[in-house]
Amino acid sequence: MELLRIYECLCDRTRLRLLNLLAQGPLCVCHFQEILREPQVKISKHLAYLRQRGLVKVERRGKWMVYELPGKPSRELKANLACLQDCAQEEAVFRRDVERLGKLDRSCAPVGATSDTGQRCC
Amino acid sequence: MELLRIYECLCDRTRLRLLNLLAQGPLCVCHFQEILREPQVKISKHLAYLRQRGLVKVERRGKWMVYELPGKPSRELKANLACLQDCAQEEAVFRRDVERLGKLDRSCAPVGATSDTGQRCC
DNA sequence: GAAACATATTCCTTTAGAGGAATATGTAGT
DNA sequence: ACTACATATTCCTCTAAAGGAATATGTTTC
Repeated sequence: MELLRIYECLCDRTRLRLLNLLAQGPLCVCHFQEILREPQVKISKHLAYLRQRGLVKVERRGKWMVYELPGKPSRELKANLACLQDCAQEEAVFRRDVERLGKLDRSCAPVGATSDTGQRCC
Repeated sequence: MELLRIYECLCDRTRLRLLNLLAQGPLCVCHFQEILREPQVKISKHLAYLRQRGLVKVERRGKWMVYELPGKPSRELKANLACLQDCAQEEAVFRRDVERLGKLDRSCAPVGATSDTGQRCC
């Protein structure tokens, strides 16, 4: 993978937040929405951008699309993701996102349903 | 320094080449031109871009402007520059630039003058 | 001080991409 | 089949920034 392509993916705040979260493990779009508190179209488009450039993979699980980092990233990608994770610690936005991720119950229940009726999606 | 600002600087090929060269030491614009073989305005503008965002410093030396990396870069910048230097090794453009840098006699002589009449600028 | 040189800046055109509203697609449940 | 849900895609508008020609600025040399 070309180095420039990687940096192009990293030069937007929303994408940095998405990647920072994905470093913790696979996640579906509805959870990204919940954590970032950004409109669905915005999240969906940035994920598409990352997908087209090979920074993330998707897998459908029922109604949900679960995104994750590639299994065997190139040397460049691995290095940069590690660097990002290291640096992101220093900024509040990223720390808060990870905190919210921790509090999430990780089920994709319909709104209003009790949490044990929801199916796990990721 | 904000992480996003760093990545914004890294998402252009010309700027990556400039930074990769600066990792080897200070350099003046005329040498960048010689190595990158890109028009003066292009190089000058990208250096201005980097300067405005604090990724490089400038110092005038006679007619020449000598650019260099900041003396004490932030943690984020240091990490990313190290990462860049590591990754750049894998791509031909960057290796070639460094090669050309090595062959340079590092004097800023007027065209046509013998090399020992030229003054050192960086 | 005029000319040559090194570099920066201004002005322009063009393009990538960000953001959002509306709509389309695919899936599950009834 | 109809509905609700999760996500993607298609429009659109707007802005940052890339690239280059021409010009301006600052420096040295004669």
